[in-house]
Amino acid sequence: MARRSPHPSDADAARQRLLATVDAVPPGRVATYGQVAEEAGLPGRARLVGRLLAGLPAGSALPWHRVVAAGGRLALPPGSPADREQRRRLRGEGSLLPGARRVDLARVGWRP
DNA sequence: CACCTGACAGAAG
DNA sequence: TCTTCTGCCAGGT
Repeated sequence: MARRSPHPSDADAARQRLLATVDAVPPGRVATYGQVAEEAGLPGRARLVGRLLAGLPAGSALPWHRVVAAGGRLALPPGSPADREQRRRLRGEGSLLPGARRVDLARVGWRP
């Protein structure tokens, strides 16, 4: 029930804005967790973005694979199913070179 | 309520 | 460029 935080709806609205921001990252481009949080009006909540994406349902239509850690590093556990899927998709969009563990933000970084 | 953990980030060595 | 440490925030135990 109603516990913690000013209003429960605030956190919910925040999640909605974060989801919308991730959804706004175009194919062939990638954004960092911190960037997504900032664009959504939640500066400093990079970890919240990670939490949100970690809880996405399996068949989500959200382009979660276009969200990476600072400096373009891939944050998912190397070799994990999610990591392989992310690399596969990024490779498909020409954002990641085969075998690479990070994307070139100078080249494919999202500039909203 | 204290303590731990994590799909983070930035600074320092 | 990589590793370690510190700061942060939300959830879980």
